[in-house]
Amino acid sequence: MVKREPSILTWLRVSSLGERPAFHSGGRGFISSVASASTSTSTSPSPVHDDMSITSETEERMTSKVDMDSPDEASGGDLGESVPLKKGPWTSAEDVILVDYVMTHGEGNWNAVQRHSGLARCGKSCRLRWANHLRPDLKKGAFTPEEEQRIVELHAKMGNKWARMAVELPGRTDNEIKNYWNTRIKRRQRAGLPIYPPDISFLVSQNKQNEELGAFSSADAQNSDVLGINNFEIPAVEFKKLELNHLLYPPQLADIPARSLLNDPVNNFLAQGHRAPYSSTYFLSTTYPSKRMRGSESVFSGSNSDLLNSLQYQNDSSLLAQPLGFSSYSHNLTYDDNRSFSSVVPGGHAYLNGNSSSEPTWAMKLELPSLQNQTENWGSPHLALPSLDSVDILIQSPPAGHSESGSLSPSNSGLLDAVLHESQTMNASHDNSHQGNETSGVAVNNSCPDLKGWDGHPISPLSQFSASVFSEYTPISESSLHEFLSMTTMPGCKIKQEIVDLAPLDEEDDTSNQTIFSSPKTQHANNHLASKDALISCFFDDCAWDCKQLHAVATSSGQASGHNSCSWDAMSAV
DNA sequence: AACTGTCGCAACCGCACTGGA
DNA sequence: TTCCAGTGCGGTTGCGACAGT
Repeated sequence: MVKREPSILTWLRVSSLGERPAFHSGGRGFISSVASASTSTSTSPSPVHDDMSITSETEERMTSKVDMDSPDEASGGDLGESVPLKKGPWTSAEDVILVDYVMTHGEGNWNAVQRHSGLARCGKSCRLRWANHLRPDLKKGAFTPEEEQRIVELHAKMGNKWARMAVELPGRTDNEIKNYWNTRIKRRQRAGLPIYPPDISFLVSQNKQNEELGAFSSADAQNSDVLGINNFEIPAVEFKKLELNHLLYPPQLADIPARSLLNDPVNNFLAQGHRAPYSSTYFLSTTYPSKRMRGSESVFSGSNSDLLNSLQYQNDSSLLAQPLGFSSYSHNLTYDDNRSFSSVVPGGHAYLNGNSSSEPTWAMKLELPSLQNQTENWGSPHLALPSLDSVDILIQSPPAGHSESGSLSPSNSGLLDAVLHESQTMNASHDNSHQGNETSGVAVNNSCPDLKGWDGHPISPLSQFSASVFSEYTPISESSLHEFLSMTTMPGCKIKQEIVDLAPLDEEDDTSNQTIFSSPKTQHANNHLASKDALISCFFDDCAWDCKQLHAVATSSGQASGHNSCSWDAMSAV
């Protein structure tokens, strides 16, 4: 037995008996005491402290139940010992040994614990036990509301990066956060609630898209890294991969990398009140999501995180404004390599079936963006729009065709292709006269009497407008909304709206009366606005509802059109 | 009171990364 | 350059607690 530090052992002994025994799965008595050791020196025994016999007895029982693995079987086990390594719940005695070891030798070299202390635990287990339960700086107990909010924020930004999230939450462990999150989303899903608050839903959605486009190219990632946060220089290499004529048209379904919002220089730039850069800088923001992002690798730089943190939950939807380059590319990208574009189609098969569990898995399992989850209350407008059924197809089958030809057939896959096709159609129209007979989406009446707001409130005029605007110019899709967002300006940032279309813009007149959509219909749309700022403000106030409305519109249109017959439920399931 | 299903947490597992030999 | 031990991370599992019937 290693030398013991009497004070620690005394404290451990007392603490471990104060509540539930440490060996109890889920018990926190010992752990809580350990965690509070740094702040409390009280060693006064609790009324149940004389219950040591029970503890020991139970520990024996537990010990007898746990597996005893051979060192060879134990991951990270100390192969030099013949003592079978124990698995299962830790006992107080083991905790004491481990704490004592760490106090003596410090953290690290966990595989040496067994050698030095005789503890029949593998190094990994020791490390885990220490990190998750025995560390003195741990904060135990239920998460505070502030912490819960922080977790939501962090998850919106990071995805399942529990360790990184834990760094942001002092005293909390990654395992704790992970468990909390899994529990939380299960609860919310059961309750039919969105995983994220409405004001963060778009952020999540954007983040998802960014992550997905992040798989674009490792070269992009390298470029992005080189660029740094606020660097707007555009390496020529970025463009040699692109077909010029594909840069001018709206993004397609969910093909906008959220990283462009959350991790890109453009957004930082915007956040700093600068004018939006070239649309093409959009590409520069994408970083390749490594299989594992560790340590300093962060989707968000500190400044970005701070920015987001300061904006989230403040209903400051201006954050959601995309860089103007948002609309700057389409699926018709070409690559120097033969990488299938399907890999970057958000919601695509490749992504959805990917095993990159380390990445934010927005589309899978329990991490549905609320945007896709908030379907149950959506209205049922009687609007005819292109069906979203095709989305299902896209999700469930590798859109290999996209990667090959880049040509789009309006008949092959439904909405996304319809959007793409529309884009191409618009392209042709622009080439001809810049006039707007390009819209393939069915025009939508502004009034949607059946629709209710997020909380059942009647829709605002601008909500109707915003939805109708989408409907007028593109089939409704998530990307449409993003596109719309991209075409708004961040209040106070004096961002010139860079219109997808070729309508001339006065560079100086960038803060008012801007054309939101460049087609002639835009003028009609703008007639609904007293001012652009009003639009933005009201739009973002209602953005959450708009998602629902768009969803409803799309759903309705799918039924009306009879073209393609997948459902948004399928989308939600993604 | 007994049984059953669900929940939540601790621990484990497998994989990937890192750094030194 | 390769190998390997150590370490870290995220997903999964096991199991006790608890609520409902």
